[in-house]
Amino acid sequence: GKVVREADEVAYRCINASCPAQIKRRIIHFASRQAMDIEGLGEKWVNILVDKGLIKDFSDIYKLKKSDLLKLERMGDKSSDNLLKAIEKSKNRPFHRVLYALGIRHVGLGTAQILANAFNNIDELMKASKERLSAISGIGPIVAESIYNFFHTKENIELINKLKEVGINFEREKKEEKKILAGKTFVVTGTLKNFTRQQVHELILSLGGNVATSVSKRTDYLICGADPGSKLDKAKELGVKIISEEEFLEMIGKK
DNA sequence: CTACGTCCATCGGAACTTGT
DNA sequence: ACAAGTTCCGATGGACGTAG
Repeated sequence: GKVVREADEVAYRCINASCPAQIKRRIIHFASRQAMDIEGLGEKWVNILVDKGLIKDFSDIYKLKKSDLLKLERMGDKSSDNLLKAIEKSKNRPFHRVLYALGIRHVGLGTAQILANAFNNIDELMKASKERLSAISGIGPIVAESIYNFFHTKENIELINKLKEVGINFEREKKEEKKILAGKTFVVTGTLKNFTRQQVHELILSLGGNVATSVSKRTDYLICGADPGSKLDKAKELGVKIISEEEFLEMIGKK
């Protein structure tokens, strides 16, 4: 069916949580690159798998069998193997990506990162009060309420339990690397040679830096790859320091 | 008010299935 | 083995709403 835009939600959002269109949307988001990054599980396959009744919630993804997949049109030996491998790999994604994947309203990748830094595991997060949540820098009352409501809804609690059973990672990784980029804000544009965007973002975050998606006067560095877009122009205009991928690697001592 | 991030929309190019 | 037809990947830019 037609996808309803966010801006129209007040008038048109379907209130039935088990409406198939909503299930599909949630699963597509869950599997998407920035979230659990299950390669091969995009919009088309989600539609098919949900229509065939093979998937009803996130946890069903991890129960798919090769024999089920092979029955589907356009799903051959290679594709089904790739898909199952990709599903397996997604089980130990970093905590913040799992949080983002859950599809909590107002929790995008950035907010998920903040939450993952503030709590050691999902149980702590689930127990947090609205006040505790909104006290965290970067989280205001509206987002706090949304997070609180999500973790106090019966269906969501059951879903998280099922995800724990199939072996999804719900713990913060303990590694405390040297925060050599602390306080610095980066924006990445263009195509990089050695990394995907996602990898660079995670690298910066793990070194204590911040990642933004749009250039402003608070941006410290623009890492510029091949074929940059308008962000490069804006960085020049604002006098933001522009560095290449090589210069960035040198900066963090990886080269 | 200003800065910035967002369960987006959309596009070319890469990868895979299927019929010849 | 090859070409045609589909779907997915990786990225860009824009409109809107939230945080501070």
